Amino acid sequence: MGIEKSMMTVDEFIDRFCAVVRERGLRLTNQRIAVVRHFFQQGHHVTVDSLYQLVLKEHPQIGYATVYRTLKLLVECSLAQTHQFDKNRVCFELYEEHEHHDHIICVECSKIIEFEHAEIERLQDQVAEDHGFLLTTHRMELYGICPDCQKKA
Amino acid sequence: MGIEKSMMTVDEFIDRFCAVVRERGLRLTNQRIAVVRHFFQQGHHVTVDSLYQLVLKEHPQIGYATVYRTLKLLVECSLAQTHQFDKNRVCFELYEEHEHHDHIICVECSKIIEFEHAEIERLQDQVAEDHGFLLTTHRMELYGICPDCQKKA
DNA sequence: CTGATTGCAAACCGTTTGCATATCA
DNA sequence: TGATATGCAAACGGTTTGCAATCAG
Repeated sequence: MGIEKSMMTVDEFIDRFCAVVRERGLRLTNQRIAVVRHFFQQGHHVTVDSLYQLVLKEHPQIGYATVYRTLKLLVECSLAQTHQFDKNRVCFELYEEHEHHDHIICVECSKIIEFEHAEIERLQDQVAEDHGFLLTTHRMELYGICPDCQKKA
Repeated sequence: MGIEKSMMTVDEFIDRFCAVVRERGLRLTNQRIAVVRHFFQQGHHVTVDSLYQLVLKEHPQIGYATVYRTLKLLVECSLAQTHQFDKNRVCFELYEEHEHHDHIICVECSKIIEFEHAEIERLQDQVAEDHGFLLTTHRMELYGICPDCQKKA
C-alpha cells in the first residue's frame, strides 16, 4: 500500500548536487552542502524553518536566506519539489523523475502519507483531454484523520 | 461536460446572507451588502483585490479590511469557500452544499474550468479508506494549457 | 584575482489586528 | 443607547532582495 522509497544514499544525492553545481559553473560551499545533506537526511516534507534549525547546529552563522536560496536551487535542478499543504508555509521534498505520487494529510497531526494511483491519474488525463487541455501538472491532496488520531479521539 | 451553474439570483443570495446575519445577531451594513452583491455578481473565483476594486466604485471609503472580513464571514456562513490556486493569493467562490467540483486551471491565462467526476471521487474515498483515514476534504487541481492558449502558441 | 555566495537587515506582500470613530438595531 | 462594524494604519509572518564582506575556483 505504501510507496517504494528512494534507494539513493546521502552521498549519491550530494554527488548529484555537486554535478549540477559544477555543470552550471556555480560554487560548492560548506553551507550548501550542509543544507543539501540535511534536506536529504530529513527525508520527505521538510519545512524551511526545520531545515534552518538543523543546519544551524553545524553552521551557527548560517542565515535563513541561504537555506531558502539553496532549496530554491535544488528545485531548479529538479532535485527537490515544493508542496503547499498549508497556505502559510511551503514544504520541500525530494524530486524523483518518473515517481509521481500524491498525498494524504492528517488534519490533526499533520502526518503525511504518500500514495500512487494509476487509475486516478488516467482519469485525470481523460478529464483534461475532454476539456481540450494540455495537462502539465496536477495536485491532489486528501485531508482526513489518520488511524492514530482516530484512536485518540 | 460542464457543470450546471447555480440558478440563484443576486437577491436570493443576499436574502440568504441577511438571514444568517440576523440569525447571528450581526448587523447589516451597506458595505457588507455591497461586498456580498459584487461577490455574487462576479461569479466564481474572485480575488479579494478584484472585489475591493469593484466595491470601491460604490463605496470610495471602504477599506480592504472590510472586504476581507466580509468574505471571511461568508465563508463562516457556508456561503463561500476559498481556494489557493496560486500560493500568493486566496480566491473565493460560491459555496453550494452537495455541489462539490474540482478545477482545471490554465497556466497561461489563468482561466478556470470546473468539473465533477464521480468515479475519481469514489477512488479517492477508496484510497483514504485503504489507509485507514477518515476523509474530511480533498483538493484536486489540474494545471495545463487551455484550447485558446494552445491555438495562440 | 574576481565573480559567486553569504549573512544581515530591510523590503515585500497578502492578510490580520488594534483602536478610535461611526453606525445599526 | 450600547454593542457591533468600519476605516485606517500598523503589525504579522513567510519569503525575497540589496549590499558589503567573504570565499571558492
